Amino acid sequence: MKQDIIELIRDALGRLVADGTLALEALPEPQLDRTRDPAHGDFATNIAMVLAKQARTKPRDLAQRLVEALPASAAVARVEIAGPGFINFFLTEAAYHALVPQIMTAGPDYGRSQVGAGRRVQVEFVSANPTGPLHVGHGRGAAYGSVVADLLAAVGFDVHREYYVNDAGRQMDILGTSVWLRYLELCGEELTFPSNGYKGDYVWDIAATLHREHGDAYRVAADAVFAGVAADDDGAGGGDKEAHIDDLIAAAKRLLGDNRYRFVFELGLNTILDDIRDDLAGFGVDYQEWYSERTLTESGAVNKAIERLRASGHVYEQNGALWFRSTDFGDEKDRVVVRDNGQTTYFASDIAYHMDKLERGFERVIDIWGADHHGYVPRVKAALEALGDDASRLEVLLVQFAILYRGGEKAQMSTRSGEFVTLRQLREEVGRDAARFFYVMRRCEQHLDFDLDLAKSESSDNPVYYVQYAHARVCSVLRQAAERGIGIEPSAGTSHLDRLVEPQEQALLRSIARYPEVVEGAALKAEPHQLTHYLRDLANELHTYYNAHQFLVDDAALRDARIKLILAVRQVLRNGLGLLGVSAPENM
RNA sequence: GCCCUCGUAGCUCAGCCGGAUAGAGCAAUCGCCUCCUAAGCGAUAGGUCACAGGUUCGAAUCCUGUCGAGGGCACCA
Repeated sequence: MKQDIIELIRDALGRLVADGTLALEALPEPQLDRTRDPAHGDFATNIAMVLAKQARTKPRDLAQRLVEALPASAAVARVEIAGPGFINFFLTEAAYHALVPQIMTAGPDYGRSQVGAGRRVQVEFVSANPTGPLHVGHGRGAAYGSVVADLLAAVGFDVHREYYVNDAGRQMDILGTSVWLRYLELCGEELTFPSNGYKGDYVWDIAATLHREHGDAYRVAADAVFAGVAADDDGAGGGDKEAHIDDLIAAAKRLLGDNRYRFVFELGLNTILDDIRDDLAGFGVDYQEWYSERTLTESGAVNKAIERLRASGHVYEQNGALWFRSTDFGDEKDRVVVRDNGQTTYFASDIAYHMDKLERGFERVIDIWGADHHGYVPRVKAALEALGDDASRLEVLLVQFAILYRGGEKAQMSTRSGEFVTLRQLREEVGRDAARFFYVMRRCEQHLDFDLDLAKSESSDNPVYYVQYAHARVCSVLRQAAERGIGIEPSAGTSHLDRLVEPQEQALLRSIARYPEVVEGAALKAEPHQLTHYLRDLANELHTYYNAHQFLVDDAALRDARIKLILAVRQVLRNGLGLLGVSAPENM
C-alpha cells in the first residue's frame, strides 16, 4: 500500500523532470510517512520541502506542481497540500476494504516480503562459553537474536543462524580441571577446591557421571595433584588464584596424560553443550550451524589469518609476543595475537573466525554480543580492515543486561558464587511465551527490567496475555458463530465490506494495512520491539472494537463483513506472534 | 583518566536516518457486564524531552560541552 503511493510520487517527480519544470541530477527516494493525525490523511510526504531549495521554488508551489503531476489512482481519494509544504494523501475506504481478502488469501505469508531477496546474511548469537548452563543474560541474546533472524528471513533474506562454540582455550581447561577435581573428591580424595574453579552444581553432576561410569580410572592422589602448585588466593592478599588454577591445569594434563585428560575435558564440554542445545531448542531457538573454535586452530585458519596480517605488515614482535597494530585502524591500543609462550590468543581465533565468515560469502554478518563486550568491536573491525576486507559488512549489535525483579526487588543472584538464575529456571517460572516476548519488548541497547510477577500474571497488565487474548477472543467469537449455526461466506465473498464504517473498524483496517511496514522496519533496523508494540496496539484496537460493537448481529451482510475483518485481524496477530516465537492460543 | 551505551509523565518505556499539537502501558481518580471470555473497554489528570550552547525554515531527534546512571579499558575467554 505504501509502496504504491511512493510509486505515484516517483512518477510525478519523473514528469516534472521530463518537462523541465524540475532540474535534478538524480531522483531522490521520496520519504513517505504514516501521519499521526487523521486530519492529515493516511500518508504524508515532505518531498516538496526537501527539494524546494535546489528547485529554487517555494515548498508549497513545488508541492502544487507535484500534486498536479500525480497519476490517477483508485486507491487515492484526494490529495492535500498542508502546513509548510507537506503533501497529504487520503486513501479510499475501498483500498482498505480490499485488504481483507488479500490478507485472507496470503494467510501466513501476509507481511512477508522480498526486500532482502538474494542477499545472504549470517546472524551469530548467544555463543556463550560451554562452561556452564545458560543464564538469563544469555536468554535475552537468544530471544533477540532468533527474532532478528526470523524477521530478516521474513523479508526475504537468506539467513544463516550460527553459534560460535568456544571449545578451546583456558576457560575450557578450567572447566575440565574443575570436573576432575570434583571427581577426585567423589573418589574420596580430600582437597581444597580452587577459588577460580567452576563451582556450580552441574560440575558435580558431570563429575558424578565420570565416577559412576569409570570408577577410579581417573583417580590420582590429591597430594600428587597439588604438589608444587602455586598457592591459591587466600582472600588476604596472599597467593595468586590465576597461577594456582594454571598449575592445576598443568598437573591434570601431566598426571592424566593426553588421552585421559582429553576424555575428561570432552565429557565436560559435551555434557554442557548438549544441555545448551536442549535449552535453546526448548526456547524455540534453532541454528543452522554450531561452529567450533577448535576447528579454526586445527584447520590452520588461525595461522593463516596471522600470516595474512604479517604479510600485509600489520604485526610486530615485542617482549616475545606478536602484536597486531590495531591502532592503525582506530583501536585504542595494539593487541597481542600470539603470546610469549607461543599460544595464540582468543582474539587471534576471532580474527580467523570473522575472516572465515566473510570468505563464506555472507553479504552481511551480524554479531550479537553482550554489551560488556563492546570494547571488542574496534579491534575486530580493525583486523578485518587490515586483512583488506570490508569491515562495514560486519554489524555488531550489543544487547544490554536483563535485570530480574520479583516483588519489586532485584531477583538476580551473584554469578560469582556459581549461583545464578538460569534460562531454564526462567522458562519454568514464566513460560516460553512470556520470556520471549518480555526479552524483545525493549530496544536491545536499553537495560531491561524484567518483571517476573508481571510476566506470570494473567491480566491485561501483562502484554503477552493481552495480545494472546485478542487472538483467543476472535477464535471464541467464531466458536460462538458455529454454535449458533451461523455460516461464514467464503473469503472470496467481499461484497459487504463496505459496511465497515465504524471508527473502530477503520482504525483496525489501517492497522492491519500497516503490518507489512512494521515487519520490514523491525527487520531492517533489527528492532523486534517495534513488532511487540505494534501487536499491543492492534490487540487494543480489537478489544476496543469488541467492547463497542456486537459482531454476531442479525444483519447477515454486516455480520459477514465484521467476521471477515476480525478474521483478518486474527491472521495478523497470529503472524506477528509467530515471528516472535510466541504461541497464538485458540482459547484462554 | 580514556572509550561505549543510556538520560522523555510518579514508575516502565515508545518516538531518535530532523517535520505539523511529544505518545503508550502501569500506578491515581471516575465510569462500563440482563450483551460474542470484565484475562476486556472508556474518560480525567500527569512533561522546562537531564542541562547549556550550536547547525536551520523547523531539533526530543543532528553536532559540541557539562552533569548523572550503567558498562568496558588483560600476553582472560
